[in-house]
Amino acid sequence: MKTLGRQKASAEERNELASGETEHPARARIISAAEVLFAELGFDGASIRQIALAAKVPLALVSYHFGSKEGLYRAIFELRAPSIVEQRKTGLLLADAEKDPERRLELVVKALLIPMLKLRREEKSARFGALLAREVSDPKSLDRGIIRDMFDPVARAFIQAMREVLPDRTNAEINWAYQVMIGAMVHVMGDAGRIVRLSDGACDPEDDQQTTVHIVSLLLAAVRHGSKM
Amino acid sequence: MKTLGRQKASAEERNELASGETEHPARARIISAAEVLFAELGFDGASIRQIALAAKVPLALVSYHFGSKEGLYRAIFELRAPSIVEQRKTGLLLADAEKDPERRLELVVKALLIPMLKLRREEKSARFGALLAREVSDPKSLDRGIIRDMFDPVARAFIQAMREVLPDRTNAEINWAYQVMIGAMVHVMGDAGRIVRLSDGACDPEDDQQTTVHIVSLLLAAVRHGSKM
DNA sequence: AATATTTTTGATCGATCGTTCAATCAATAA
DNA sequence: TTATTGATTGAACGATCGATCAAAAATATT
Repeated sequence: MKTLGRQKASAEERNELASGETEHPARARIISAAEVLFAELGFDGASIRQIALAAKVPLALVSYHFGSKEGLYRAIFELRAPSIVEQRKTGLLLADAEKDPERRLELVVKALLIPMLKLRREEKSARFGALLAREVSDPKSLDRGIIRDMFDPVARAFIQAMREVLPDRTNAEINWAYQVMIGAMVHVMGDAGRIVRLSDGACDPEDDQQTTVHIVSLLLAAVRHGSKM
Repeated sequence: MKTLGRQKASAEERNELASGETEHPARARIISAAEVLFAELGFDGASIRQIALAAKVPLALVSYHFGSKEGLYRAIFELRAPSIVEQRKTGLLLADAEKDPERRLELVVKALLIPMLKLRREEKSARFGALLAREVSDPKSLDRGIIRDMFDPVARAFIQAMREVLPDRTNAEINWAYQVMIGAMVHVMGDAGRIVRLSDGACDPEDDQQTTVHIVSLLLAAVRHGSKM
């Protein structure tokens, strides 16, 4: 990192705030606008000028607060990711308390999927799902390391949990099952209209209720009955 | 389309060639270089200058042959997609000939997945899978319409085939099952290292043999046992 | 051989990119 | 009040972008 902007210092000084909600309005507006534009146009496709325009702040203010374009990009994930990770960990704990192996597997799968699938429902971070989907499926994300740093730990926890619930599966089977779940989930989160188009409206990713029911059911069946015969 | 370049005319005149293999070397080198760079950096991330440099042709030659950056992008899909679509259609025909419903469903699933999963094995179009994965998960692809024009027809054929093999499923169930398959497949095709990293080497997407076995098994289980209880 | 056509080349266009800087405004501390 | 710090603003930097042009080279046609 060559330029840190004001992100680190201001983060230390704003720690009196509960969850960064009432933080500096300009900063928040920039992040909010960037979240939408990065999700729709990608990291390279969205320009700082577009973001500044959408946030109604002068161009230079973006570099001032976040140091660089990648600093802004990273700040979005640092704002949104902890909530997702925390919900997943909580879900894993709830699954641990369940003794029946069938129900326990179901709770593990739901703990992985639901915190993400319900993102579309939340007004303020509706596009973070699409942004995260982009980052997961972007080869350049390996350099940035955002996914690795923020999501790999909880991912390994899920894989370990699956190993415990399905002790007769090989390492490869467990991991492939996990990746199938991630792939299906990311596909749904990042979709921008092809699903509803191809299904003639039968599938609507905006309908979290229906989407969650179907996806969980399908992926639970995959994990339960796949790979082992 | 404002600029057509030379793509349309040359395509009409080169129709004496079997499959565009021995076509103009410069044109082919540009497409080949563009395929790699678009896959790694995305449409906006890769520049025409990078592509021309990698193809060892002058910058202006790219615009001459393909008219525009998007023209070049589209030319890649027009070169690679027909082969995939044809293989899928053939696989569907083979499935149609199978009378046992269990085996038939398996053939349908394999017809969808294998033509794509084996892409990594083919030297010349090894990165097309990653490029296609990018296009599928890019919201801007709706404007380009490449997926819609080239892949939607065969996609609908698959959905119809699944409807026939699973007559007791609702429209939504069939379509969600299809999207789960697409999502998992695209995730594997576009992965650039996270799968092997998270699994500590237990999963290797480069190993088509093992990858296909696991993915087909998992997704077949999802389609067979998912959604209906 | 002479002509016409297609392909290649180097140079350059205007536009936009991310970033930087000095000046100004706002808020707080002295 | 004055001094100090942080936040904001407008302007500009060099670099790179996609696209275009006229001239040269290569190829095809007559």
